[in-house]
Amino acid sequence: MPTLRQLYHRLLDAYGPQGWWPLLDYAGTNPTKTGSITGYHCGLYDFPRTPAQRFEICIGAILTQNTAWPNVEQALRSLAGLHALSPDGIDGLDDETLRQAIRPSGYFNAKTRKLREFVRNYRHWGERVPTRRELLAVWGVGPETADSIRLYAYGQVEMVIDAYTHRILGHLGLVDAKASYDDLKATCIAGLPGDLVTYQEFHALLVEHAKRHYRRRPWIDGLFG
DNA sequence: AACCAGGACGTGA
DNA sequence: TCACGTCATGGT
Repeated sequence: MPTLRQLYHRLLDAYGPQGWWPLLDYAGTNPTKTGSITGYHCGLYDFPRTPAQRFEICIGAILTQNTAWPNVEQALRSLAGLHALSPDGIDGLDDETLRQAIRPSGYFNAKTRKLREFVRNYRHWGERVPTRRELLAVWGVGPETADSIRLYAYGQVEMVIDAYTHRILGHLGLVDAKASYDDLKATCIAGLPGDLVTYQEFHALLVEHAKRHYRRRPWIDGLFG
């Protein structure tokens, strides 16, 4: 059974720096990893560089709830096309327009409300970094979304856990199968260096690894598929 | 053509 | 607490 540190370095060796969070446009920068979007800022950890990028990460974190990223990207591009990838821009859209814009990302009724609720609070926070508690108090923001926003939009050292983390660490025997979100978070914090780069890369690397090898039934597919 | 995706909320044990 | 149903589109 590998340690978390070993797992992290194996993933880093295998896939290289991931440069999360993915943004629609890196105009003026040099993305080194190409994907369905412009690219990832691999090896650069001073993102977001603008308030617009910060807001885009927040919106992406909400839209990607239980949703494949290409779908989210379509919704983000749709919003950008309406000049609505900003608090004022979203407020300027009526519900029906907003709903249609984010339609490709699924759950569009719930997500329309989630975006409205988030924007209101985002305004209220102003320049201040929201606490985890403040984020969790927003309707539609749960543990993973709150931690993603803090880690990637605000550059806070906040461990992010997701379904892939559950699956991979559970499969490796590093956590119990019925471990809670907070259980996993505590385990990961205890087993890894507590710096921003490690936190940002660890989660991104797990997602990359899971996309390649940990679909929902990897061993079933492997044995019987 | 089922099956799944970078969850969160509401409800009833 | 906790297990379970619900929400919805697009890719494979």
